[in-house]
Amino acid sequence: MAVTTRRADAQRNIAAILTAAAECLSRDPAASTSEIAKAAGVGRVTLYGHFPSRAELVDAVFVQAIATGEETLGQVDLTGDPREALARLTESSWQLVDQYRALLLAAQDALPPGRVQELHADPMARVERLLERGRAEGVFRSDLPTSWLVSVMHNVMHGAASELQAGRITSDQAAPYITATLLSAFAPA
Amino acid sequence: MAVTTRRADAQRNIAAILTAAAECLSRDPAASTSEIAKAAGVGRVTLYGHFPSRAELVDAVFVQAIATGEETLGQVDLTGDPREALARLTESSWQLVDQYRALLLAAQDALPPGRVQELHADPMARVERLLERGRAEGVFRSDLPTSWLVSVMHNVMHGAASELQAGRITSDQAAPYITATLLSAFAPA
DNA sequence: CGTAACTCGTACACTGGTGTTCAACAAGAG
DNA sequence: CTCTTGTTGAACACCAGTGTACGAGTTACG
Repeated sequence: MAVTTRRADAQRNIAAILTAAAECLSRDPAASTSEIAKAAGVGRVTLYGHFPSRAELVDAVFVQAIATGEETLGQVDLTGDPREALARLTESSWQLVDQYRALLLAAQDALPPGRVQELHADPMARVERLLERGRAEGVFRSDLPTSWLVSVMHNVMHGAASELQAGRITSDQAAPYITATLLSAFAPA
Repeated sequence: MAVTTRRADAQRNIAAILTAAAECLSRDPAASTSEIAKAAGVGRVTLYGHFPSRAELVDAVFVQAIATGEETLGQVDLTGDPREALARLTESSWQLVDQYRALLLAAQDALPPGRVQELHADPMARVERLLERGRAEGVFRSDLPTSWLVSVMHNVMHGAASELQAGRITSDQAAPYITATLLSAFAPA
C-alpha cells in the first residue's frame, strides 16, 4: 500500500481525476462518476481503482479544496486594526466561497454529517482568533458568542453567492457589500 | 375539472396527503412518494390520482406553507419605530424559517429554478416595505440596496437554523441573536 | 339502491445511478 | 526485455425511485 510505489501514470491519473472532479462538481454538485471519469480522460473503472467510492472521491476533492484555500488565507495579513484585517480576510474568503460554492453542496450530501464541519475547523479557527482579538481591543461586539459571529460571516458570504448567481448583484459589488455589512454587524452596541 | 364536484372522501385524502407531505418533507427533503402516501394512510396510486407528479405535490405543499406563513406575518404590527417593527417581524419570520427549513430544501431541488423565488415574492415585499420606510426615516442605512438587506436578513435567519440544528445555540437564543445582529447590520453608518 | 367516483394492492416498465467482474491490452520500472 | 502494475470498455447485478396499468373492491351521493 506504499503510496510511493505507485507507478507514474497512476499518479498522473489520480491528479487528473481530482482536478476533473473539482471542475465537474463545481458545475454540478450531483455530477456522476461517469462524467468525472470522462472529464479526466479516464475510464470509469480506473476511477474506481483509485477511489473506492464516489463519497471518498468527493471527500478527497473537498480536502484538497480546503487545503488550497488555507494556503491562500494563510497569506492574508491579520495584524493591525482588526476591522481592516477583517476586511482583508473577507475579501479573500469571499473569493473562495464563491469558487467552491457548488463543491460545498456536493460535499454536504455525499459526506457523512459532521464531516464538512470537521474539515472547516481550521478556517473557522482563523476567523475566531481575529474576532476575539477585535473584542479584546473593544472594536467588535462582545454581547454575542464568537461562534455566532463566525456563522453570520459565513452565511452572509454564502448569501452573496446566491445573490450573485441570481443576478441581483455583480461580482465586484459582492466583497464591498459583505464587508460593509459585517463591519456594521460586528460593531459594539 | 370543477373542484366543487369532488367527493368528500377525495377531499379528505387530498388534505391528508398535503399535511403528511408537509411533515415528511420537513423531516427529510428527499422523502419519497411511498413514504408520504404511507404517512397519509393512503395508497401510492391514490396520491398519483390527485397529484400528477412528485414535483407538483411539493409545489402544492410549498404554496400552502407560504400561504400559512403569510397569514401569520400579516398579523405582525409593522407600524411605529421601524427598528421595533423589524424586531417583531424577525421574531415571527424566524419561527417560520425554522419550521419550514427542510421543506425549502425539498422545494429547491424538486421545483424548476426560479419557482421558489417566485413564491417568496409576497413575504419579501413585506420586508422591503418596512426597510424602505426605515430608510426614509433615517434609522436604516441607505448605502446598500434594499434587496441586499433583505438577503442578509434571509441568510442570517437560515444560518441560525443551521446553528440550532448543530446544537451551537438553543432555540430561545435564536431570535434575540438574529435581531441584535440585524439591527446592528442595518444601522446607518 | 344503484351508479359514478374513488381507492387499493400488485405488478410492471423505465430511468439513472453505483460498484464489480473479466479478459485483453498498454506502459512504466528495474 | 520482461514482469508487474495499471488501464480499458463492455457487461452485469443491484438498488431506489418515478410513473402507469389493471381489476377488484369501497364509499359517497342523489
